[in-house]
Amino acid sequence: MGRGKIEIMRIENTTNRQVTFSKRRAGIIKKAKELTVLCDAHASLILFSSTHKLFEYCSPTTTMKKMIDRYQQVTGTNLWDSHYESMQKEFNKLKEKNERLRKSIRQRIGEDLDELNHSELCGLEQNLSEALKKIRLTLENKIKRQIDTCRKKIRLADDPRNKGFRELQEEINCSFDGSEDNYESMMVIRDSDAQPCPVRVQSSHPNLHERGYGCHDLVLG
Amino acid sequence: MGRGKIEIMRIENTTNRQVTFSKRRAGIIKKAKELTVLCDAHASLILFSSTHKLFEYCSPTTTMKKMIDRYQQVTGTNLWDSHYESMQKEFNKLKEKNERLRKSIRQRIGEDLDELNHSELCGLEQNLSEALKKIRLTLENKIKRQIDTCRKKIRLADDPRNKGFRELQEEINCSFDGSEDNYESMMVIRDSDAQPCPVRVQSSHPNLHERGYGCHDLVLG
DNA sequence: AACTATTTATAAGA
DNA sequence: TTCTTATAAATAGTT
Repeated sequence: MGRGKIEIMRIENTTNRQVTFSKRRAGIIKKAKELTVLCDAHASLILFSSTHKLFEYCSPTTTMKKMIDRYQQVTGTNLWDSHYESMQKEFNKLKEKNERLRKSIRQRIGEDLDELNHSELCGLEQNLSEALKKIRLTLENKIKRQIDTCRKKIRLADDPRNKGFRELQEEINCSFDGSEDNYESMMVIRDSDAQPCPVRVQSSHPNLHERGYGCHDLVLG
Repeated sequence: MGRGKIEIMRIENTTNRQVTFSKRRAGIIKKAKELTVLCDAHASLILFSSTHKLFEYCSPTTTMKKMIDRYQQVTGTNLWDSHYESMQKEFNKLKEKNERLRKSIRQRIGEDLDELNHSELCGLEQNLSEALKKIRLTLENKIKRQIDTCRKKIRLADDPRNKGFRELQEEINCSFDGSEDNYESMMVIRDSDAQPCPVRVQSSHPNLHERGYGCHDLVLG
């Protein structure tokens, strides 16, 4: 049906093939709809184009899942088992990975250290030292930036030409994230950098584990 | 197409309906075949007649199972049974937990720190400090024990009443886990404890990340 | 099942 | 892509 008869064989011209796919896809889906309505049947159609694009049709009176379930019942095949098995495998792999990650974190908070041999312990020690350096550097930079911002605001507020002094003051107090009691602890960090033994931050955070750095849920769930 | 035009609506006459189903079923399956061949596509078609009879077509280049698996992959829908569904949920939960653990580890090796606010950074800093203390303590204890064992063995070996001197010597050399080059680095750790700034272990471990303390596989797999 | 008048789908061209 | 249209194909009604 068309200007000329064609042989049913792969259309070599890509564009042509895609155009034909488009047209015939519309045609077959229309046919499926008509069959459904005319004959009170249920139909489901899955199509993948040569470009791996998915197209589907399913009778409005049912769903793809129902059709497939019913298909399984009638044919007696179980399409899920193998899929289920492979998923079980993936699941167990993920569980193992998860356990390794938890173990790593436990060791990084100083637990389960007896399981490590000497060189592993040394590695961990060095690794944490370096991390700590980075963290302290980040912390210091953050504080420096905030102090700079503070100074600017104070300078601005002190200028008699500026109004709204009180509002500015409040803004300054709020510009640190967290509550006010952080302010003092922040100032304990020294300005100097690149020294392995910085001043310890005062422990004003008794509930650190609730902020995500305690041994929260290190038990496999 | 036929002797007369028909409206697309349920055919009330049962015989007629079944005949039409037969004819159109053949037609649509033929169309599916042609689409498959002409356009290099994959098609699967499931039909249930109003009398609950199953008819199916699937491209010869694939199978119904493959088509359905692929369909699921692409749509991401859960066509599976409830057991499978709950497993999927668990799987996703585990994936999320996994990601959180990786994030935590990344932060514990000093990466992605910009995502933390001040108090979180402080918490992390303190947490790592404490972990480091524990690790150094463990390391020192380990070394002390090994040195004690060493001394005992040497004392024993020095005793002229004991034979097999050479064998004992060898045993002593092997009593440290890891290879010999660890021996020197172990000795660098100072004896004193409870001071936050211990002597740094000499970096004799350029391949630490291969021992599990680098940012190994922190990308979700 | 076959037949066939007609409708419908669509190949090629614009 | 979308439309047009000549022609092939599908099929409704009939036998």
